Amino acid sequence: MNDGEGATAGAGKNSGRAADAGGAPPAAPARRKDARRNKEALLDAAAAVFVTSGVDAPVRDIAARAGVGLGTIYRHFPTRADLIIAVYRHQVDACAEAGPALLTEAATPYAALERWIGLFVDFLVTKHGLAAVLQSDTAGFETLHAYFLDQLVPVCAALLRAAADGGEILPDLDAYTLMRGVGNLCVGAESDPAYDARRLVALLIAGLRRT
Amino acid sequence: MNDGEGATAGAGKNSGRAADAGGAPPAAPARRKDARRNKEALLDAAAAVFVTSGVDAPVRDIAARAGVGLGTIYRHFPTRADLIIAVYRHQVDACAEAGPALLTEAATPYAALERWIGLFVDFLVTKHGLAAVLQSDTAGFETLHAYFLDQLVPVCAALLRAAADGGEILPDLDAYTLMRGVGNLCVGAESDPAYDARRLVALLIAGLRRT
DNA sequence: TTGATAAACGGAACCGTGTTCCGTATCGTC
DNA sequence: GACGATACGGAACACGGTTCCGTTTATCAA
Repeated sequence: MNDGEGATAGAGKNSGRAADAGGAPPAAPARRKDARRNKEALLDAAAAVFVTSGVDAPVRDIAARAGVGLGTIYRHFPTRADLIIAVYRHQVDACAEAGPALLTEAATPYAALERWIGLFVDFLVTKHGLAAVLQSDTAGFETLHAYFLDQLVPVCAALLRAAADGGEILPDLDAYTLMRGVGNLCVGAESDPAYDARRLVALLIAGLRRT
Repeated sequence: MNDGEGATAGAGKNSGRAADAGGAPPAAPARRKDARRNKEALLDAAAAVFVTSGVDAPVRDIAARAGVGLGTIYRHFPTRADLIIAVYRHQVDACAEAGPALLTEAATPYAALERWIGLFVDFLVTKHGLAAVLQSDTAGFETLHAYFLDQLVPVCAALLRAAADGGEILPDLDAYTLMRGVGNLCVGAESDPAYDARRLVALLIAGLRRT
């Protein structure tokens, strides 16, 4: 995943920095080996701890599992949201990429929407507490919120538009509201067997259908 | 601990609400005047603070606003959930009572269900953070969760059953799941103007409709 | 190889919150 | 007025997030 920090993953490790050809303005940081190793260890530890204790496990637990100090975790991931994003980034990206694919595969845009929402729900309900923390307006989680939204809302919007253009659904629901709603419906789904979030999401999508 | 007045702890199962008005229980604790005054002050203060800072405002803020110490607030309301319940009890009860009334007033059971859900949503979205805390599985909030559920799920179940018996809706959604879902959809509704929880709830209910 | 230097590290310390505990103040009664 | 029960206030503790800084270590130039 992103070892190159931030936007530009470029310039890798090997040293050809003499000429800086191609000019990446934010000069590659050339990070130390131990820093990279620790970041990797933290990602692994966080993923493991998230599974067992949920995404809001104590920071100290993650640091301990990774065998690093607290300073180190905060240096690599200034907020917990950054850590969560880093852990789940590829899954979110995969979900985003599945949207256009489904649109060409599925029988109709509505079917594509249904299946795509299904993917999103599957992702959320298997991550202890992720849905809850996604909606939390606690300071520091705007980043997480924003990342999910940036990645997924455009995809959802495209699916909605396609289905609306085909006359399959009501045209006036914005993707943002839908994504938040689906996310909200998933809160607590993993910890309460009596609560059937998938069913509700299905009903919600069914409610979209043009009658 | 709890006298006949604003009974707090426990999800008191005896639902007969009109009964406790006249029939004083034999063993009236005979609480001190200052205790009653402080409890009242705390309820007022809590209601005020909840409006401005949300239902998860710091306990100290509420105590300060009421002009009492921390010990006092914990003596009267062992958990925050007890305090929240005490503050909103009347509104929750009113909502519960509205169910049967709507069933007789409204044109059809489905219309009654729609309007009753509307009442519930109105209640939730006007209480900063209440929906969120309702779903929170943080220790100590089971009481709150349980109180809402005990009061509202039976009412909701009756409405669902009536609508299903009339053939208006699909018959196989349990009231618990629906209540949780609606509650979930309301999370964050009051703090994000771009998120239209009412719309989603309406879609959800629409999705219930037998096609 | 070695020394200098910046990068990175670890964890103690700090802060805000919930919760408990206990010495003190107050109420209600005799 | 005295006395016991009741209630009070807030210091102290627990816990988790976050910051800060003295120490360690990787890297590079000499």
